[in-house]
Amino acid sequence: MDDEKRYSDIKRKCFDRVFSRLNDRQKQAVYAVNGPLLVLAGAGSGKTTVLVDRVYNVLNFGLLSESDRADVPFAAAAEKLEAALQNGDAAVKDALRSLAVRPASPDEVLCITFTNKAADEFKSRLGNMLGERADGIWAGTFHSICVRILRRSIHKIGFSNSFTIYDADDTRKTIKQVLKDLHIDEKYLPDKLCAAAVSRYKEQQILPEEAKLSAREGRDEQIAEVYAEYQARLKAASALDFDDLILNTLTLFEESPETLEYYAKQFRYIFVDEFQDTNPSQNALVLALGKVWRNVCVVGDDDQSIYSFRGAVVENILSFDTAYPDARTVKLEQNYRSTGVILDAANAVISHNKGRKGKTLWTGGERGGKIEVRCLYTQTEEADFIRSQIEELHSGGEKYKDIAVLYRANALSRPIETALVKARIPYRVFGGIKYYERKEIKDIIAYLSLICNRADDLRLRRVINVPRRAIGDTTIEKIADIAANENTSMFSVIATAARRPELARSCTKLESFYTVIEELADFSASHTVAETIANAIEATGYADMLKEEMDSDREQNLRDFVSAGALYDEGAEEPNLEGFLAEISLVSDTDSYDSQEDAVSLMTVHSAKGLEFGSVFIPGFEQGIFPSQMSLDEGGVEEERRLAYVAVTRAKRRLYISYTQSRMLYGMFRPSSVSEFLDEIPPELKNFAQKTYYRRNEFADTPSERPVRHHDFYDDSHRAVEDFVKIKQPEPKPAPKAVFAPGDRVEHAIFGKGTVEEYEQMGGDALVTVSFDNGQTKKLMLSFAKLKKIQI
DNA sequence: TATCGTAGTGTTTTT
DNA sequence: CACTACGATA
Repeated sequence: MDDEKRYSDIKRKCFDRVFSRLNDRQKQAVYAVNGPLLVLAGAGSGKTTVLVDRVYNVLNFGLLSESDRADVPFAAAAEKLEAALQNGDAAVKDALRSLAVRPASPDEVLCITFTNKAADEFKSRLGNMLGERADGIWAGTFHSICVRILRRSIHKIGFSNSFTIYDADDTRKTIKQVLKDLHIDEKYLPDKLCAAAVSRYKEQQILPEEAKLSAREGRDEQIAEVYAEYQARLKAASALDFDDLILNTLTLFEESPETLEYYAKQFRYIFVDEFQDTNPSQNALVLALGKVWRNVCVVGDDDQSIYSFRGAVVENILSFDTAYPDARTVKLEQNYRSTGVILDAANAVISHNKGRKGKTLWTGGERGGKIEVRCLYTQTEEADFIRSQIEELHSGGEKYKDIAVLYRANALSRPIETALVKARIPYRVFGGIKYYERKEIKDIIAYLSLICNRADDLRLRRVINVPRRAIGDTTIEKIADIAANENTSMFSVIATAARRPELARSCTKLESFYTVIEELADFSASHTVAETIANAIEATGYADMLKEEMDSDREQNLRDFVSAGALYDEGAEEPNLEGFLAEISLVSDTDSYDSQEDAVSLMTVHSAKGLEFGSVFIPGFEQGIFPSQMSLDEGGVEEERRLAYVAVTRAKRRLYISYTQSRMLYGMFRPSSVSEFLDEIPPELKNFAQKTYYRRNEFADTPSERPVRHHDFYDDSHRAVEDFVKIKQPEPKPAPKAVFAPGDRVEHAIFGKGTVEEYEQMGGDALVTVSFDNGQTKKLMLSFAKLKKIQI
């Protein structure tokens, strides 16, 4: 008995040594490896560190955290550890490892994060501690994990394993079609509302039949009908929308218990981050996967639940101990991010919410300066205020990349962009139009999806006549009718067009489309993803079409798309076209957030979740904006308050809140009033100045000085880029990561070695033309292509 | 069948 | 204001 006690004490010491960077609460969470655990982690409480360390613990020390599991006699084990303690950290780790009963192997660990970026970051932090072993763990979003499972097994419930993923736009279009075919007036039942309702059902794991049964009022019945028909069409096309990825995984588990068994056995340890933003279906998935081992650790903060509009429910957190009565709870309340003033403000605001689990952040750090509050006349002045403060911060030594402007809605970014462009401050906007949502990219994606899945009528419709093949609406509808009658896909109708008298007139055109697709498919079977994309752009005639239209921006976009494919080929374990398509359909805005790039970040508060910045600006702190009008009308102010809480707690040192007296909305000026949330911050924390002491920018708005958005592979229209460059001329942009001159020898990860032919500045980026030794000449965006200079 | 023009419509937030 | 969708015309 004494030996056991001695061993357990010394083991504790060893653990404390290994995890010395943690505070007591954090240690609790890291050590409690077995059984269900709920971590209530406040903003900035170091929960990612806890998560990483916990996984590290599981992979190295295994069940050792249970004192009665050691294989070795207690006395011997204790001695071993004691000796190790004398010999430094590495020795302690080795000793603990040698005593581990059965540490988890990487593929037994499942980590579900909110974004793919978070998953990557998580893996790389783990990689620093574990090396390559970290690559083996399952880390990703709910959606990407489900895709991984479904790609392997969805055939068991009647879908093709090469299913297509529909994005919000595809979904909307399909719903529209359904409404039309069911003769439901869009005025009576708007497609948007319908799509939202369907999504709501799926988030709650309600299938069409059940929706029909529960429908009370007439409109609900029709929605249920649309839902059923929509699902039928998805199935016919072997397509899944975002919600289906979760829902069909659940269905798969229900209909094929052995599949669930397989995964539930595999995942000995499950971690879910941002648990407050999960919906009931996702919760069900976690519980299902955790049923064998019950080592489920969820991390969340009820105060940061900001996605209920997407079906997320805080109840998942609150009912975690109902699902697991033996669950332990650890609260992390010590904040390592923000100053005392900022935390006090955040606590003050959130305390106005009812029904919280109750949690108060505190810090041992410094108090910090007061929150700067400003009231401006117009949004232009507000933008100017932000601009002037950023300049001041920057000359005071703050890096641009440590500054963020966080707004309630994307529309608020415009005036700020304009001001920053004028002042030549580098910035980056997240959100708005995504790269993969651009027309030309979506068109090529449509061709690629058809290669994998011919049954996808929606994508077929998109490109059957792009570029022009003289196949018009009448022909397309004729094909659709035949397909509907014969219960088959439009593509198979086209394949047999020659035998159909009603299609005789367009037969040759259809045949040529058919051949295009089949040849693309043949090509893809024996080539890389990048080559397949390049081939698709050429062989479909898309490249010629753009050349004819002299649309060089789109041409460049497509070239970058090829590069994206090349990057995927290089990075993926088993690169294939389906994998590539799945990956790009699940990317989020902040996935492209690059903390290296020295630029001010502009994004919505939602996108800023999980990020932190030295200085934060929150413009538009007005009734009707933040909180939003919608929330005021429908009693959703508490969620807005949580959103405000999230916004405030992004700031480490400095916080600026501003509002205007008159704001442009719908192209009209409307008087505005200050947000009710501002009053909830105690006056002694605020430094309020009504008058504007900075100098107004002398130049008024001129149409040519439109803001330019920087996207990963893309600069807006050609014209805008020129304007941007012109404005920037006198004082060149943030230093590019590398500068090349014609004649330089460079190396590219995929294309190999080559010589720089041309180097052209484009905004904050540059276009480099390289003639590679393998004979190819490529135009590459500097920020995207990882070019290395080689010495001669 | 394709293109151009206009009228109507709509703004939270997003995997 | 900005975007989309649809209809009229060539």
